[in-house]
Amino acid sequence: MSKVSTRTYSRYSLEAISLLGNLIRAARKERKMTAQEVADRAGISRGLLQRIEKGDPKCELGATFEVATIVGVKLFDAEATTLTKYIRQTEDKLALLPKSVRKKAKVADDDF
Amino acid sequence: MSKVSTRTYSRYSLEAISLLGNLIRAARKERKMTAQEVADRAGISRGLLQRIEKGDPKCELGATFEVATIVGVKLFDAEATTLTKYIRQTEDKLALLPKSVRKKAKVADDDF
DNA sequence: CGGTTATGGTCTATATGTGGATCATAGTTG
DNA sequence: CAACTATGATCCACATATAGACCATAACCG
Repeated sequence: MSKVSTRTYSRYSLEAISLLGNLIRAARKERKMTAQEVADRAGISRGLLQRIEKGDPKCELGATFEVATIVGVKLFDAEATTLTKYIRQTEDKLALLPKSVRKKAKVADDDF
Repeated sequence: MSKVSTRTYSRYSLEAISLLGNLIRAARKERKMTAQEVADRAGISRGLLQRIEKGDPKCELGATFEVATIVGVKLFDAEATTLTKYIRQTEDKLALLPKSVRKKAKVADDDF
């Protein structure tokens, strides 16, 4: 019955998303772009842009990053080229780690 | 009919998302957590976590940030409290900007 | 090597995010 | 003050992301 969709988010996540939304809105206005204009460029609806700027967690990741890019909010404080470099590094790092994580035993070892 | 859903993403956005996914996977393995474990904590399915780590743009923003938080990937290199401060600052900044963006005329003034 | 587990992929029903239209209001400019 | 426009919010139909089960294989460990 309904499932009520109780997906929870940590405080940090919600604040990070909220901050991202605020940054986007601020950047958009600094660049004097209307919501409609940004939405068009991003290929999304104005309504969705509103939710993104508002900090709604239930938005598409791609749409959000796309909007951020359009208004000039750099996610990792890095240029695209730098990003590529980071990706390489991370991939290398991954190569060093074991391919799959192995659990010792079910000792219910939650770290508190 | 169909609409074919041709939503496009910029190269930068895709790379940023991809990087985020890689960072998450690297962090998860460094912490020796299984995919199932992280998924459970985040309240999502293992399949979704796989897509997130893979860099699929069509994921929920909240789910992605939540996972990132769980494995310790900080988006803004800041604690929650600091984030709150940033949010305040951004809001103040927004207060200074005009409430709505006004377009002079349709002169097609794209900044090149 | 043999047993065990993590991971990656596929498939389907269902929950839900999204687009688009609409209305109301605030904000801006002349 | 009087247009005009950007924004905010709501509603609905539809496209689609997600959960969950399943299978196959890789990876780990004794």
